[in-house]
Amino acid sequence: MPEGHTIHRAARIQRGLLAGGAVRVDSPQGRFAHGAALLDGRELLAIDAYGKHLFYAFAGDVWVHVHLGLFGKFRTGTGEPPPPRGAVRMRVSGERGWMTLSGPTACDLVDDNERRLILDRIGPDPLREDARPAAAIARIMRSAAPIGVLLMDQRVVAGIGNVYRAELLFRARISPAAPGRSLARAQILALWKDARMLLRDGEERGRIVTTRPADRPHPRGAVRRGEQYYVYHRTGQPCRICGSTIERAAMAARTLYFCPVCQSEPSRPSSRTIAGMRARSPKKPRVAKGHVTAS
DNA sequence: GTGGGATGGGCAA
DNA sequence: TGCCCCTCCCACA
Repeated sequence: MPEGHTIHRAARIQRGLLAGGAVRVDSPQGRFAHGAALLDGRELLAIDAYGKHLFYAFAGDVWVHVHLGLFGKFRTGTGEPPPPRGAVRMRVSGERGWMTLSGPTACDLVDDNERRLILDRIGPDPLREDARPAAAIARIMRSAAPIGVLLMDQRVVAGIGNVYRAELLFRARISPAAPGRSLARAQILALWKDARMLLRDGEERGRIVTTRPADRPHPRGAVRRGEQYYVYHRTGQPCRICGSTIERAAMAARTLYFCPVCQSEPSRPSSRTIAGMRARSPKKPRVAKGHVTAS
């Protein structure tokens, strides 16, 4: 499930298994054979995540840049690696454990310059302690593009994907079609803080959960399947807050999910955001208009 | 068994 | 905007 939380979690786990010693590197599938041959036996110094990008720093100023894309997947374990399952692009094993990578969009050797170019392309990452949201907030406040597009744009904010986009906007009761510049600074800052909190939670759990316990049918114990989201993948089901039917639409070439009532307006923050939203009479959803098309 | 969709993104047009 | 990449998994037969 490659959104930012997946990548940071992978970095943390693999750091524990592999960083700080010489490693064996190979490419059972063969498509990274050249890079693997160059790196095999070198020391793996560090593993760092930025948004959805991962960098493996090897001795000798060489990095491996990995981006999982939609299909990419890591497997990890302690001890000796098992026989590869499926097409394994890169396999790294060390004294303590191993990891395999399959189906990535990117798995490339890069030098320091190329690494910097990649990092310069992406916006601040809410999961990084050194992240500074000011530029992202300013950019959103200047933009006529819908906030549902801006949140997915990795140049604006790095690490948010289609699940977090939908869930963040629902939690903030903001219409995905609201232009960035229609939002108040405080609203955008609140989105950033909520993103950081949800991403951290996802990084720790290894799973995205955005519903508050009180909004789940079973508030206690483990979060059950089907209760972890407010709107994502819930087309046709009742909104957990107001009971309206969740809708889907296409935005930024991806499927967007939203509640047409709770998220009916761009809306400045007000008491209705916190309290009276259930009392409001259902309005016509003001989405669409060129950017969102009902489906 | 099989086909479609999926948490992304780069690229051509 | 739409296509491609390229892998896994689930719903459906």
